[in-house]
Amino acid sequence: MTLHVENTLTGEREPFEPRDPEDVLLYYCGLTVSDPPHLGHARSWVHVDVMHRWLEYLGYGVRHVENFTDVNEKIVARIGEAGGDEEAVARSYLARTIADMRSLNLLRAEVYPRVSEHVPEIVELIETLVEKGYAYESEGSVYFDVTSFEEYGELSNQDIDEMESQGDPDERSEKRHPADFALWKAGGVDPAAIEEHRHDGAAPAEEAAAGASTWDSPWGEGRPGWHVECSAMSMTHLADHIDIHVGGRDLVFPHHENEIAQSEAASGERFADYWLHCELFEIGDEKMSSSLGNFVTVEEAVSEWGTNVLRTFLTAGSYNSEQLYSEKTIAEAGERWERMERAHERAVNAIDSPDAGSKAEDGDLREAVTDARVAFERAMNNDFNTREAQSELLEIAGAINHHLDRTAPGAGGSYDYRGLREAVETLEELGAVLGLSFTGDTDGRADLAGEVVDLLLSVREREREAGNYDRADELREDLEDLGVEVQDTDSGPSYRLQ
RNA sequence: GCCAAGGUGGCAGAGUCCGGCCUAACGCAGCGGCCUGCAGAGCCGCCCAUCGCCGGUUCAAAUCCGGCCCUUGGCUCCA
Repeated sequence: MTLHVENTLTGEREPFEPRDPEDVLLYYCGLTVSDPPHLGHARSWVHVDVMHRWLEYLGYGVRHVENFTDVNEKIVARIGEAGGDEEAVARSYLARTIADMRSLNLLRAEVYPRVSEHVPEIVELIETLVEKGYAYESEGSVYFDVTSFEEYGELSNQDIDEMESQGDPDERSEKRHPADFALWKAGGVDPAAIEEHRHDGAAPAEEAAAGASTWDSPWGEGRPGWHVECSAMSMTHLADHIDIHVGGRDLVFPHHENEIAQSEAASGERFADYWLHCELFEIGDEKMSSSLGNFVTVEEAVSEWGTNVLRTFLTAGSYNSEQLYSEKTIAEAGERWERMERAHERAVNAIDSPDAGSKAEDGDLREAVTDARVAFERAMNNDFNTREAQSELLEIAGAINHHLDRTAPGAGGSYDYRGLREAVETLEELGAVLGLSFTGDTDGRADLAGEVVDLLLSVREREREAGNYDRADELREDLEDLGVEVQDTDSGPSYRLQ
């Protein structure tokens, strides 16, 4: 069973055949650092991260590059709010973005290139396009001539004559064809262009525009267009021809279409073999997006739900299906995560119990674990079906619980320690593919706080033995208020930190 | 208008590529029972789906083909 992916370019699910298995080249269109990242960004990040992890699970070597757009009118519009010029604003949001990414337990990409550091490469790419006749200069700006590139529209199946024109009205008069797009924009930033993105409290548009960065170029002073950056950075850090290009569904047209045009026109090679697109969050009846302002920031979400719950939630649908965001759907993900986590903890406790070492075997348990791994692999190979993969983790949890309940100690049964160990290891290993961590933040036993909780529990046990249930319940409730969830089990009380 | 993706139980969400182990997964919610001093967690069982509509192909269709209705996204900054 090999990995199959849904390729936007062909519209079909195809077997994944990288050019070099040791060196799978993966580029992800990152975000513009002009706002705090929101859950929608997190959803894409997490799915790309899972793709990366799954490719490694399959034995591929992965080179993962993800850019940041730090030159953009929206950033300029924040001047006065988060910094004195474009560079400072971008730096401050960038720092925040990196921190958010860390909090989501994402594997690090090989490099996170920024536009501001790649202007020479961008200029060079544009020069090549001009030389080859795919681009033309007009009033100090440079535009890509879409009619010169035969395959234009192949990704999104658009016909350039049917399209509405791109760019603002001033720009249109400089262009030969309304669908031509800017590679280089003459001069600085037009105050009018940032007005629509301005927040209250930001510097006045005129003043902000003065803080925009500009660079010298063969066509005079100006700024790079939006689409070229990804071509230039992907080609610089990976290769002219890469394996996988991932991005949000909303970028298919025009951004990815334009990337293909620029890159392939310049290099004469196929730019990317597999185009994968992450679908968006639906909130109420519309998509979640920076521009609509209907988002939850990553920072808020992580602090409210925690990384594991969030990742369980974000992988609760396929990357290429829309997903509903609501308090309820996220709470359900929380229930699923807790079910996995509790089963994991129960199993670990059983393995560590004093009478460990019996030779008992539970065929059902062992079979359930092996079956789950097979099904998990099948699900992931089927275009990264994370929801189905997740359900296999829950199957393991169910098998653990079933086994533990059937073979309660003292009731004549004995645990299948080896089977349990396998269940635990499988849960941890496959969970890691989804970026879930069972061994992180719930174990408070080793430190002083843990010892104090143990002490309180033993006090409560004495009260229970003496029949003082009121006092025992009071202790349990007080602990609960502190976030310590107490559970009485056959083998004594146990607790979890919430 | 043009392009794309969808419409599956109370919710959420797989399955559709390659028709039959789908009388439709996993989870949540609901209902019984077990366990428990109680609670929680857990276990066992149950309830809820003629898979948008109509027609076709087939021994067999949620899955393939045709038509229709509806929703969302893109065509302007957006993961």
